[in-house]
Amino acid sequence: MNSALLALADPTRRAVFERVARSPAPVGDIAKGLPVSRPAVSQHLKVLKEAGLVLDHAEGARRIYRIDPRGLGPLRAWLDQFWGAALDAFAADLETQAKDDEHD
Amino acid sequence: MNSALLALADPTRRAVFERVARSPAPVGDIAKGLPVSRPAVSQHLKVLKEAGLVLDHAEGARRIYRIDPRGLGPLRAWLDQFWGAALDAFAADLETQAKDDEHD
DNA sequence: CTGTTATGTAAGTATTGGCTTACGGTAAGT
DNA sequence: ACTTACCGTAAGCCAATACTTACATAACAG
Repeated sequence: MNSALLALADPTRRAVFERVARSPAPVGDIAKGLPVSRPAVSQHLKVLKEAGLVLDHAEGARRIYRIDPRGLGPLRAWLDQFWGAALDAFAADLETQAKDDEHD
Repeated sequence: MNSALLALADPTRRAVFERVARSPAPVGDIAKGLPVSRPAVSQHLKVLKEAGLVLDHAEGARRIYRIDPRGLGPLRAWLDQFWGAALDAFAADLETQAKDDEHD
């Protein structure tokens, strides 16, 4: 989860992930639509893979990368953990708002 | 959204956020439970604030930080954008699995 | 009014990290 | 076989950044 969050933080790497999420693709095709070199994309894919966000399989000389369905699960769960806290905070805001209104 | 993701990437800063999300607290109290200096926490809080993840208000000489309810919204929305893609990938896995089973 | 508490900011440092070029290795085409 | 295409990795470089100590400011207590 730490690694997933760290992986998605970089804009370029996030662009790589978004591209792969749209549809599986080889490294070269991914690098085509980005303003960085192919090795850079390869390094980003390595990080994404180690974070459990993408999967790869050989297909001839090319390597096809696709999204890893299990990758986003923990991240989403972690986020939802604070969703409740955020709602509580929002409720507290409404409380304060009501109190202030009383003073008018 | 970029800034939010970037802010939550750092482990220490994420710990600060989690602490604040649990319950509002002044800077000193937050720094108490962390292995870094108080100024470091202050800097982390600044980043979190600019990312729209926390709010602060003066309370005497102390500054109380709390979670910003609106902060996690865009992040969650962005994540859900790929939830569908992940499910599609999972369905594709099942397809492949079924095909393989036919060959047995 | 002075000392203490609580915090933000500046300056400086060291580490991390993303990028490029160069290279090596494997698979396909001729 | 030789060449071409596709890819991962190593080395090196430069920018970003997380951390520290030192300093300046505001509020409260005595």
